[in-house]
Amino acid sequence: MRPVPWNLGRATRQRAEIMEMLAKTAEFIGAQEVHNRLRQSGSTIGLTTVYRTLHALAEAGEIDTVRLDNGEQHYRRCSNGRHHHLICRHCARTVEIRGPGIESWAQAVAGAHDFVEVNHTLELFGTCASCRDVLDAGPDADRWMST
Amino acid sequence: MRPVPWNLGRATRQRAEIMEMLAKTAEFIGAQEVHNRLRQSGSTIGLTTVYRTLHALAEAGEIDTVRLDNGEQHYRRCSNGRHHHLICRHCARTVEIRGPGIESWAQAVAGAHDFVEVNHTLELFGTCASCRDVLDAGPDADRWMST
DNA sequence: TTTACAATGAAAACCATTTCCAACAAAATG
DNA sequence: CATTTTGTTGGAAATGGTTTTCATTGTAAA
Repeated sequence: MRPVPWNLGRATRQRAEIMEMLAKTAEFIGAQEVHNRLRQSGSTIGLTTVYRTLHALAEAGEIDTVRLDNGEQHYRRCSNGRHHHLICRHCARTVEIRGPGIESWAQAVAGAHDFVEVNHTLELFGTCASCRDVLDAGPDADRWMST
Repeated sequence: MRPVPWNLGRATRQRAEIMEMLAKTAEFIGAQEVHNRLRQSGSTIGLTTVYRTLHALAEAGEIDTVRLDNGEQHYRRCSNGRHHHLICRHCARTVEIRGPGIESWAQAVAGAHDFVEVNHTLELFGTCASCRDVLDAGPDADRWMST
């Protein structure tokens, strides 16, 4: 079996499947949906394993995460380097963007208030062009996702 | 009864209690804790009402909200004007900070990708000075809150 | 191999939040 | 003031994403 490309323990079929799924998915995706898609592809992977693996990958910094308004955690493989996301709140279409120099600003602000181990979250949410078209088409057309 | 200072329907005892609680609480606080504190003060308010009211206040822009890593939604009365927060991930101590000109940048980035109705979230998380001291004191001392 | 122990997964537990709905009370009306 | 209207309340039950439990399985080292 091909070794898993991240040092997170043993190489298993399930982890390879999840990596492959992430590799071919451009948008943010939730654990439940990863599980569904793998099952439909014939996998017998368990939901628990999907949750565990995605959580571990995120913790290791291998994938990005965003928390949607409804509380769901979504994941996405990310390119290297600092970046943020512009996410369509309807279809979850995602554009990876480079932020302005937030890092140094965050460090400075935190330091000024005696905070250490600083993280920051910066995400943009909006309505993408195609979703706007659908929405304009008529009311009651927005049944995709909670806002 | 003193009228509720926000146009969100009828003025009730419960809403006044919640407003008062928020008025004297400087830190971010969750719905459950608002409920607990009010009950300990002798109130008979229901948990459902607390959830409903906080949600409505947030929707109306009367209070700020942050989503913690564990999924809990916390609330805090906010000053007017654009600002962000520096939040201790252990004790939830909060410093209100003014961000750099994120708004215009967000608008520009979103526009460039044909997104409309743009929101953004920008929050800093860290460990405050006093929590760092406690943590340094010894392991197993960090039982406050999930990270 | 054999062994040690990490990983898996079905089911159950968790837990913040929401929904249901009958009782209640604020505001409007007569 | 009495009455009606209708938004509000709150206990219980439901929801739903995520985590825990634990017996079983599979990986990789010895």
